[in-house]
Amino acid sequence: MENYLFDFIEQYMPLTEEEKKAIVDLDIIRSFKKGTILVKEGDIIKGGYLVIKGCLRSYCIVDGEEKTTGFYTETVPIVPVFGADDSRAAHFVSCVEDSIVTVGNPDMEKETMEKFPRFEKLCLIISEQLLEKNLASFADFKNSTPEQRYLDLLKNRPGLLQRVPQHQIASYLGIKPQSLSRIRKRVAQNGTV
Amino acid sequence: MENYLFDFIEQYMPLTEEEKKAIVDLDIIRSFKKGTILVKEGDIIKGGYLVIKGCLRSYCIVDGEEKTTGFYTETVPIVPVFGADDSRAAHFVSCVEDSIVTVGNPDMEKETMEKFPRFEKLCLIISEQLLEKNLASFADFKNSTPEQRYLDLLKNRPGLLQRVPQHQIASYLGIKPQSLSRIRKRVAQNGTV
DNA sequence: TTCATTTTTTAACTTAAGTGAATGAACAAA
DNA sequence: TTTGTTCATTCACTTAAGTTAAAAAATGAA
Repeated sequence: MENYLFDFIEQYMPLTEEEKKAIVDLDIIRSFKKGTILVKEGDIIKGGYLVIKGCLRSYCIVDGEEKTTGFYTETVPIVPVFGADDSRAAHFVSCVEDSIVTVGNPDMEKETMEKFPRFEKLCLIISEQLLEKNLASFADFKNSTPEQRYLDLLKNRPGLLQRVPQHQIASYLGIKPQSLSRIRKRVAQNGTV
Repeated sequence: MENYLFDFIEQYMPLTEEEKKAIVDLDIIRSFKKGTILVKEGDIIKGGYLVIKGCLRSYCIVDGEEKTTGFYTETVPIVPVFGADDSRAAHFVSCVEDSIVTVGNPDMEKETMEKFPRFEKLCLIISEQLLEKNLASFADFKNSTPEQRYLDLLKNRPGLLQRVPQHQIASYLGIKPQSLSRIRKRVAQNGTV
């Protein structure tokens, strides 16, 4: 099971056997049932999550409505926010499906960082990469219509629509469920897809 | 002049005199004329910028049109993307006004990191904080109308509208200049502001 | 299976952004 | 000063999303 985690990390830097062993010893892999809420808004952040199997969703609640801010799956493996030492979560995170994830923990992370200083560099690279990706997504979002956003999602994350309720996709795209339904109809008719 | 930089860094961690001296020795403060293009899309990233005085703007060009992705001023002091070792810029960066900025440099940064390992931690904290902020902005953007975005910008970055051409603000808000003009008229009439 | 709940679709209507075109204002260069 | 350019505003028209409401379909639990 830890192999998923090794593969992920080794995209950025090779791991020594000693490091791998240390990671296994951390015992950070957990299973959660569909619907489990991993993080509540305002919680002290416990570290990052990495999805090994399943799907997590981050969202916030505005005027009683859930606004989905992200979906995290095997192919989009990394997660919400690492967070400074005592920062608080801005979003909820819940399981869209039964999921297996690695779960961070601040003490453990600190300890590991001290033992393997290379991991700090690793976190920096990952964080910068996430930032860069997010800036790019934001720019794309600004400069496209809801329909284009839907088509992009279909292209870039095929399968997500099969796994996630449509109204959650809609709020992720920044539109109402009715509009998404309309868009799907339009797209189907025009054979744009 | 370096004091701006010290103040910025010391928001995150206190600096020793030795570190301060090392920073001064780096000699990384530069002035640029309004209109100067600091980064072109596709350039190898040279490191971060920090605005001491003036205003930078990041943008990309889609179908011949400039799409503004960010404004960086004294109050929003930090910048585009640090970038992995050989990553390339996704955006242009230019000076909206005559500006004084600190300019990174990869060799220098690497050297400084080695001499002062604490700086790696600093970069990690900054990067995570930027990521967090950006995730929050993105979520807000998704869940608000163009008019609300305009009002938010007016509230959160007063003065920006006086410093930057309106059509650049418009593309930053993800709308056309005509729409921004309409929104301003609407807002002025309804006394929403 | 049945019933209740959630999710998705459809429709009529309202609202606001996009488009294309024209005008006026501000600004810089010759 | 004149000229050309860029920028902001306005208008008429088109397009699509929001809103409200209702119905249909899918899902899950008793």
